[in-house]
Amino acid sequence: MPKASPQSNNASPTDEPASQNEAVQEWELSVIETFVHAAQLIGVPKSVGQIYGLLYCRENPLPMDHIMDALGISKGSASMGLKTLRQIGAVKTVFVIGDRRDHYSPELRLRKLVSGFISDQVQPHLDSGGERLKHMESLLEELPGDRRKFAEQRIQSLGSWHGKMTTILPILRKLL
Amino acid sequence: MPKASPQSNNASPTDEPASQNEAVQEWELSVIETFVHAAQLIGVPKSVGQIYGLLYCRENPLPMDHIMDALGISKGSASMGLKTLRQIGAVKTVFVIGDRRDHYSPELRLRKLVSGFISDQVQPHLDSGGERLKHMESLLEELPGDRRKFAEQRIQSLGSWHGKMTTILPILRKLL
DNA sequence: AAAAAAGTTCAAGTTTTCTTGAACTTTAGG
DNA sequence: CCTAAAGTTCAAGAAAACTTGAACTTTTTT
Repeated sequence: MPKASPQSNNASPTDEPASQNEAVQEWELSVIETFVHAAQLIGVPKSVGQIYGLLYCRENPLPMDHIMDALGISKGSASMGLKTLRQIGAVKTVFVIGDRRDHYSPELRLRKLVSGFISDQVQPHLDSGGERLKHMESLLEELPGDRRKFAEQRIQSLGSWHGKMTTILPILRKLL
Repeated sequence: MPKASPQSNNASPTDEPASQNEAVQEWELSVIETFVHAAQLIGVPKSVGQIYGLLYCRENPLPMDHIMDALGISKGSASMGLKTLRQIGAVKTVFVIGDRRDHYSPELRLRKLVSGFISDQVQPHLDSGGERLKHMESLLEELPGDRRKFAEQRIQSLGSWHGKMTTILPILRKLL
């Protein structure tokens, strides 16, 4: 049992509170838990949800070592989690004078979060789907006439789904 | 190597085509692959995507054993995959006269698919999130005054996200 | 009723994904 | 420059998720 996990401990104020004394409060635990659930829903690692959740609860930007200590996660996890969060635009780096460490603050605008997630995780799938559609159409040429009509219908229907998703995403980005 | 998987074989027409001779054609492979990707995006098992993809390509409802043979998956996987698909309303059971087996046909309307997925996989998360929000509000009472104001702000913001998602989902269900 | 077909369930095995820790790179100060 | 702090990377280990296969339940046929 190397370190108490914020998910499982009871947040008593004197629980070996990590190097910088960044004990996690009970309401924060609850927020973090919420983001861990959300992370699982959208298919990103738990640690990413934890990190974002922690930052969301803090008024000031935190450096990576505070995050590691508060959540009891490794340097590697923290680094990769922050990388993911930066990639989707869910955190930004803040420079603090007189401190070499990068500090991180969360993006608080839902629209930005959704937008970043869509560009990074959804759009690529839609694009590769478009490629596959073209490929399918080329394969249709070689089909016997009777089965071909049916296959054409289905692939056309797939195409219309693709189109709908393509129009919906930009709307979603603005709607939130 | 028990059976050739539709994902990895080259679909040559005489590849040990399964008991009922339900060889999977090349365009079908491509469609199935598309649904497997989609499945991964929305966080359901690969086999679920495979099964739906196969049904999507066939004009007539298929019984479970055809599905197993065509995809080279086990009875257990097929049964559980179909269960999931029924649950989200992505397939329906069709009774064929003179055949004891259940046959399955795919739901083809995007709106129904999205709607079923949302009710089954997203709504529960939103609901439990609502619960956690209430819990957080109760925890706030016990906070020292200075930190409390900030915590209240954040939790209120979380609440507004929750509200936005709650209003967006029904819109999405209709928009597609 | 017995037997067989269809379908479900679940423990065990497999595969995939996430986390860790140590080595490595980079940057800042002395 | 040299040293140390900060951060990244990645191979190996741990954990989670999926699949399998066999036992079990239900339903139908003889």
